[in-house]
Amino acid sequence: MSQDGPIRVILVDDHKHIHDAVSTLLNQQADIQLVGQASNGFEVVRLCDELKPDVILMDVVMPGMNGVEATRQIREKHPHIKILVLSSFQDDASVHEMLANGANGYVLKGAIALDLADTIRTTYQGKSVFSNEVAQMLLRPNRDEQQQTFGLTDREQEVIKLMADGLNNNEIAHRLFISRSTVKFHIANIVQKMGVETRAEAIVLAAKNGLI
Amino acid sequence: MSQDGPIRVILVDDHKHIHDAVSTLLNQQADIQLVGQASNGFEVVRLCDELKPDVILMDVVMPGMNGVEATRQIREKHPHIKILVLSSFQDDASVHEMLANGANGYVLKGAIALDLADTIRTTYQGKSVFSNEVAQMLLRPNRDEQQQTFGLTDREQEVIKLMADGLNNNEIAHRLFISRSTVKFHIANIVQKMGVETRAEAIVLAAKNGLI
DNA sequence: CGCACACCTGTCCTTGTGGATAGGTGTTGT
DNA sequence: ACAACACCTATCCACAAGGACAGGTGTGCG
Repeated sequence: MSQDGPIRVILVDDHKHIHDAVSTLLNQQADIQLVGQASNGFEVVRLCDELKPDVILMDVVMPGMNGVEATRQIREKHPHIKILVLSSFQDDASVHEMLANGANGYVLKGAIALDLADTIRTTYQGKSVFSNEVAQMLLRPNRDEQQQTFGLTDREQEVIKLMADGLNNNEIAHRLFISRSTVKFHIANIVQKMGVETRAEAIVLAAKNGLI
Repeated sequence: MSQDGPIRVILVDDHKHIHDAVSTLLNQQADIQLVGQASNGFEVVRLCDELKPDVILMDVVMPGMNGVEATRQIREKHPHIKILVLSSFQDDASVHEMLANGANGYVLKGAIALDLADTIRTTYQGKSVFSNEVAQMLLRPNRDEQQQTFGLTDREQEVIKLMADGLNNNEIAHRLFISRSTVKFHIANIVQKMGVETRAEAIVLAAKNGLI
């Protein structure tokens, strides 16, 4: 892992200005060498066999084979190559998909100007680097979904929690000091507001959305 | 975010040899300055007010105030200070706890020798850095819990999934080409195996454990 | 005041569920 | 061959839930 020669890097991106910017940045670094460039997944997979890079800077969205599939194939054939994702924007789906397929880091292009070289070195050393926005996303999986209340009123939320505890209508009624009729009324509203057909579905939806 | 002066760093650790090692490493770096050292949480909280560091290298396990509480307090009073956790070992609980309290990165001490300077620079630039072991842990949250099947047989798992879709016993029976009686039999077994009282509770438990 | 809305209650009737009980068939491993 | 286990089926009955009405009360707002 210690550097004998320079860190060999391949850049994969289908935008010329990214190539120019990265070249300029990395050419100033003695310990990092940009050994190849590709503009889609097919090219980089082929280049890996040929150039044996240490680190790949990979875009996600590209014509032909995209970054996800390219990452998967490279990870399979060359497990030692570090793959650092350069994404144009915060794309929830691609973050998880790229990392699940073996990417070692995920930084937003907006941040690369600052110091891409350090990021490459850190990744090369076996650490994972994420732009803070990306790290936040990883640390709070589905924080948005947890806020889903489906427009349920306070009382309705109390009722669905008791439903989830397995109480039947009578038990809920006693617990809340209301009549069985009222409980049924609330449940009917809950089911309707949640857009489901039965109380069972409402419970599952609520559970999946952290409402319970 | 661009460096006018050097990156000002405080080290917090209760082991002298870590202090020595970090000092040695960082003294070689022109752009990083070790401006203070502390050996517990109380000291670093006080030092932060006084020294206004850019980055804190924080141990987790310390006498007196531990790293978690120190991180929380510093994050609250000085939101701009980056906190990089240096952990002696992979401690599942502390990873999540430290990050939840605002740590910006989490690296294992075994890896710092390689290049702590790059890690500090990368963190300073607003990215999150994690040792790969730690990143793996973040990417697979509660893999164990998802394996919870409560000893349900294949058929029982099919049944509970249909229950969760809101199907009643008759519909489940039709869907699985079995009788209503059999469905009731399976549900009774499911409820019993899951250690709950009602089908509603079984559904919630299943939903919470990713069984559905 | 009048409206909206959360909240509460009742009745009637059909259908579904819970629980107990008592079996049968087919596969797998000792 | 026998046991263990998954899987399937049936019957009986009390009770719960669902759906459709048709209301009443209290609070906040324009």
